[in-house]
Amino acid sequence: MTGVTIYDVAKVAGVSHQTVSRYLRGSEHVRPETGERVQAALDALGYRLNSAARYLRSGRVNRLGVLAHRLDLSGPVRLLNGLTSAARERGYLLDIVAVDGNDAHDVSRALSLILGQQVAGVIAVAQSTLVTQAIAERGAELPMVSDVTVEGESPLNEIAGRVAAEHLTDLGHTRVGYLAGPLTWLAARHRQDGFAQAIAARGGSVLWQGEGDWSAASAYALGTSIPVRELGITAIGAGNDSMAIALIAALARRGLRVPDDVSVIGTDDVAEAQYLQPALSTVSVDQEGEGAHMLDSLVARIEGWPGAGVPPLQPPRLMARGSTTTR
Amino acid sequence: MTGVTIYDVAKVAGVSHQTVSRYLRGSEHVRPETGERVQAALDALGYRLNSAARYLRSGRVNRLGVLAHRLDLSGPVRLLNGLTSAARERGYLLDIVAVDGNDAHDVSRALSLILGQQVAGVIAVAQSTLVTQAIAERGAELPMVSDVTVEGESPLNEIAGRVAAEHLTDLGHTRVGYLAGPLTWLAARHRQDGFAQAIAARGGSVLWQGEGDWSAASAYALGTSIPVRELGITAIGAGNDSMAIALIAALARRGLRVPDDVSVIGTDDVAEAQYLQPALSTVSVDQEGEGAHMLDSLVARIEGWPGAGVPPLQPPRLMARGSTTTR
DNA sequence: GGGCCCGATGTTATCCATCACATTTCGCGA
DNA sequence: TCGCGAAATGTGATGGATAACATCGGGCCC
Repeated sequence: MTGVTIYDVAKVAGVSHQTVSRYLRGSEHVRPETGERVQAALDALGYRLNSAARYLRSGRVNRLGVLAHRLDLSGPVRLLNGLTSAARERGYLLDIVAVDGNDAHDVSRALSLILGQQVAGVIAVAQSTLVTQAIAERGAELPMVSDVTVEGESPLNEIAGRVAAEHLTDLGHTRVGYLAGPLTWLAARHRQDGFAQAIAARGGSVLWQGEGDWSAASAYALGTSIPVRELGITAIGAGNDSMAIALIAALARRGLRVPDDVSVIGTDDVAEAQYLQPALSTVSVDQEGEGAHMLDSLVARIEGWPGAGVPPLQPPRLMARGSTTTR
Repeated sequence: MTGVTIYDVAKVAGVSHQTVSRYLRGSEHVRPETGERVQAALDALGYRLNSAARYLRSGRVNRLGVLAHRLDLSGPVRLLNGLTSAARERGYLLDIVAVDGNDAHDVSRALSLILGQQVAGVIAVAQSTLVTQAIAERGAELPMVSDVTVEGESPLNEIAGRVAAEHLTDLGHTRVGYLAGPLTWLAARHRQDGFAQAIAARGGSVLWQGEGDWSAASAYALGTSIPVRELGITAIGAGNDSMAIALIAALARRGLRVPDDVSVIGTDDVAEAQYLQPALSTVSVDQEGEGAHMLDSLVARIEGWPGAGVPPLQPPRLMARGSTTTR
């Protein structure tokens, strides 16, 4: 509360407050030399816009609400990172609220908290179905986005699953396993579905499936009990890189070498993947880009422009490294 | 803009708008049965508080600005994660703005953006000195925090560096190297200083020092040229785990085995550290706790309570694993 | 030179919740 | 039953910006 208002500025500049307001909004109807005087007064007084007052009258805001779940995971974090950069470029601020995506009541409260804050739209970083549902239910109140589906194509994550699977079949693996993320997450389901479909389409079979919680710890626990030898499994896919890393550790603990005995492929392509031992084969998913895309499409909806101008998403790409090899 | 105001609610409940306002603020001076009628009207109309109007009149906000830099790194992200959880508990929202911490002008603009948004305080997640400086310069305008220093003690990160160093000397290493993060970051400098001081205090010497940018890629590049054999270095510390991981890979590439030829210890204790091969020895740093602590102390300052009630920070703890061994 | 028109600028009302103060209601003792 | 003080409730003004409308001043045309 510096307390400097447009009236103070107006007095110093020798104009009316309305002229100051017009200048601030970049209106055409201000003579250049008048603008200069206003700007000088603005600087001299250290004026700062009171966006609350602006909103109260005009209903315009440059704030977007974000429901964030599990910011301890690389996926949501990378998405968020993409969101913040894109938001900055478009002149928006993000209002972040942490939610427990497994608690419908908490999601609803968080949403209320955001909606009481005058935001122009809402984005869900936590793409668990609970959050998606909550958004869908109250989506009428404000523009909201919760997932990206490239027009007419499969979801990005489905493609990522497929790319991983095809890499394995290309290497000759037909008896495979898959360690998915929590299936309450859209991303986990899509990746799993894409993987399973591609394996089936190429005549292989997914002989084992597990459901982790994205964490390395969960993958390690599950990894110790995968019936690799019993079922003759030669390759395993994982829903994200953290799980792939711990999976490899769990297999190693059991005397199963990667990739000699079992190939393992992750998903995400975290920055460290190529420096691991063995270097982790994985599918890079452009989550920063996805975040930028979500933000752009939301802003497009808010500001009423077509929305086709958003940059194309980088498709999932195979990063073949040391943790996978021919059968 | 649902458009429901307290006047609408008041009409339905058969009271004055002021009574509704009092009820919303939890005032004592409302009879229970009146309160019920108001609540019923609130629900019936789907009223939502207009925080802009509230701010305009009362000057109160429950929003905090956050300057976020490098959200692609685990450190800042974990801090942010701690901030969001703590903020939620205290009833605050975080207004996040991405900044380029290497560009003073950009930091200043971001700060202006935040300050134009009616926030109760500002937190810098990007602890590069540029950001710290910008905050210090304009800190008079609003409560701001940019770093945590435990009263009367060394900074947490200095302790972390010391813990890593002492682990190495305990194992008999006296000729060591250190790969620091970018020294424009307080955290990087503290960790490096703590490490160097502890090594010196125990009669060892830091024969090589490098400065990475926190990224695995930078560490790999530097790792290929460390004169390990020439200088007789037997152990190397790294400013964070990402760099430690890539450092191990770079050494392996040169035929130097970890830990047999060289011990390597990281800092942070990322979730995957224990599942790597070799499992990464590191120093766990409670960055979530640090975030919670920063938020608490800021909120304490804002709300005017003593601030001593904040939970104690978990001190850095040695996680001795497979990447370090006796000389 | 007069009238018209348009761009630049000024004036007043308004957005919605809170503050400060005014008024009514209630409970209880005399 | 009345009066009093405290609690409950109501009334009007206010915060800082924008919207809508009014006015002023020139340039241009005839």
